[in-house]
Amino acid sequence: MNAKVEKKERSHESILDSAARLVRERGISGARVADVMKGAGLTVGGFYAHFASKEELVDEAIRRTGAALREKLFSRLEEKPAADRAEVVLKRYLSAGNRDEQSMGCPLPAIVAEVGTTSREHRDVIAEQVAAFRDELAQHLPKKSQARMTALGLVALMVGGLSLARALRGTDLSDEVIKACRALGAAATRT
Amino acid sequence: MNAKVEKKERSHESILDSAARLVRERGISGARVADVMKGAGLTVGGFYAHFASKEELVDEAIRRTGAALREKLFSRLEEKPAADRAEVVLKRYLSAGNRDEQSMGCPLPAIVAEVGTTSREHRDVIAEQVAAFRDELAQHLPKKSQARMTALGLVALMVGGLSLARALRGTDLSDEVIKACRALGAAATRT
DNA sequence: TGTACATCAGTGAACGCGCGTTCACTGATGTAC
DNA sequence: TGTACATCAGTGAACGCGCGTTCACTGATGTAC
Repeated sequence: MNAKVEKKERSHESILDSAARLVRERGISGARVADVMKGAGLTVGGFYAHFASKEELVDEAIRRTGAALREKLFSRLEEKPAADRAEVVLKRYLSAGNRDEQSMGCPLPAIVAEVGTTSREHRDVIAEQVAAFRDELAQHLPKKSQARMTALGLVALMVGGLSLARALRGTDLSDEVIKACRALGAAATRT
Repeated sequence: MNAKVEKKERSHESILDSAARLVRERGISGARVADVMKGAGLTVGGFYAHFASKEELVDEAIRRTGAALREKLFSRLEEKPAADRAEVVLKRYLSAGNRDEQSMGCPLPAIVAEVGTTSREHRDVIAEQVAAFRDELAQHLPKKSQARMTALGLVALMVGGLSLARALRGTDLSDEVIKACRALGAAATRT
């Protein structure tokens, strides 16, 4: 059974990768099962041999995406002075790249609205991801009693800034939003 | 023709009111034409006598909602000391009420994601609304060259905070997000 | 004033399309003996 | 080693449902004379 099992595992990974890409590009409802399978080089009918439902797929894809993104955002920080690290993360997140390469960037802007309105199922995965982001960021803020609170505010600022920058892509306001959020956030990392 | 015309105008208003409510509650794609008409006490078939398309309806509904919301957010500010006014707006926006009474609150969290991904048509209306919000808020910040930039950052913070608070409604994190964004924003209104 | 006709807001069913999910089937891989 | 059978990942068509939009029709309101 070995070759068969390995092949299935490879398919499973491809489906998750494809889903992670599409959820970020088009949101939850925009990531159609048929398109996800097509992106994985498969056809729609095989999907339910891998996941019990679209909901399960999306939860798993969000978890993976979040972890991978944090790894990138917080990488090589030891090269920077400790006092600058939070700001470095902020600038990495609030960047034209994260705005434009939507399929490689943060999934939160694409999904929080849906979770706030119609897809309540995914709430707890979002909570996990936000909390993990906050905690990792808090470690790079001045050690104070409210470091985690400041970090949570920064997460909201980043998600809000990126959401607006993406919605306004192509207008002057889009770049201005990124700049404004960087400035506002940078001040908060130092107090 | 008077009674007839008046009746039609009343229906038109009802449809817009209903749409404004539903778009905020369920987002653009969640605000079904049939439901909008039902909310206005009418049936779906009559819709196209009032609007050329769902897109036109949504644009118009967003415009109205934004204007009405700003009026509420910036009302009676003359009762407060000038230095506190921006913070008052921040607290009015980042509140449990605006989070929970979604159908009466700010539409941006419910729609920016869709506009960033699948409903690009509405981009310019969003830009209008964001710019208007920024400009009105900037008037209540310390007069400095970057007052408008700070105001834009605060708008992103508010939208991000409300988006997350709504997505996480029912978890402890939801209240914490509101608190954290208020604190982060308040600091920025004074510098 | 009354009567015949015109208008048009609103109805309700239908159309075409796209979605998540199901299912009978295929064919390559693995197992039993 | 070879042969007959079992398994199961993946296919492709179909199902049921919901959506935006269209359209023939209704009936209350308005106009002409």
